[in-house]
Amino acid sequence: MGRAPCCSKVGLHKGPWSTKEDAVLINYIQQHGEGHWRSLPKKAGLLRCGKSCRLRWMNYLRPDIKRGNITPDEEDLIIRMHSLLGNRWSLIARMLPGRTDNEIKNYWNSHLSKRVNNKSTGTKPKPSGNNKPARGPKKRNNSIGATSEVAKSRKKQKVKVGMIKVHQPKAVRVSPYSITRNNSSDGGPSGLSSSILGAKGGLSETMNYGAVQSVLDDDDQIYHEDYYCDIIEEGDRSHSSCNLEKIFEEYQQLLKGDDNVQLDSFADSLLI
DNA sequence: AATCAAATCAACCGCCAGCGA
DNA sequence: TTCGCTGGCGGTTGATTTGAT
Repeated sequence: MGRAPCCSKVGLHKGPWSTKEDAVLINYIQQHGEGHWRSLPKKAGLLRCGKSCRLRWMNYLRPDIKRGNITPDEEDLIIRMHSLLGNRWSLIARMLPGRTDNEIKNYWNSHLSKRVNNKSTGTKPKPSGNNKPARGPKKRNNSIGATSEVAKSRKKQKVKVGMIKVHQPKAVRVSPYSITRNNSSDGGPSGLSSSILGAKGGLSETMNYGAVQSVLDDDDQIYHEDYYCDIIEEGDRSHSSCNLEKIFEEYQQLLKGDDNVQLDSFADSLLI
């Protein structure tokens, strides 16, 4: 028996979201909270797959999404976290409030993977990303299916280059939130919505993400307490009581140093 | 000005773990 | 214990923009 599709795709819109659809989705979530993605499109009157709605909300419409260029600090954190965790974008994204896993993944693939690869091979990195003036926000044509023939023909000629695949062990799912799915009374099963919807959060304030709390230390270093629980539980259940402070201290020290060997061994200790 | 390659990033796809029945 | 549903995740695609020629 094949896997059931996430939703019936017949008659559903695909492709870029229109502003109208965005407005409908935002309006619905503001009223009812996140969650129940499968039934959401029907209830909200959207001709979209639930998954698509979730993705649009998570990656674009959430009020706490931080727009704009990745800062050098964020970039550094991404690189370090990637060296620790590999392609576990959702974990890395949790270290960067306002950034989405998709955004970080894209940024890694388009900027950092090449740069890191060039570093490791000794190739001189091409100027990119923050070395160049940022392209302004791209205006996407929101008309569904607006594919020019020119673009199509270009696509055929396009040869993928420079997409370095990073092979990491398949990410093991972690449970960032100790929640149950029927915990929807305050805004959805993820337990995120009320706090996220209310979050005006910049880095300077404490942001509550349900069970995950992001706080800043004196160095403006962001960390999530629950994140460490995840890693520890995943890597070594004997630590599941979350000796957080000790682990975090150790981690902070490692972050402040540039000793990749140390980082690697630290990563091993977490992941094995 | 036209064309092409490269870069960017929103969106899709399929897999999988967790949960409840 | 099993099974189906659901949400979440990482990989990938493809439309669009930008910069070089």
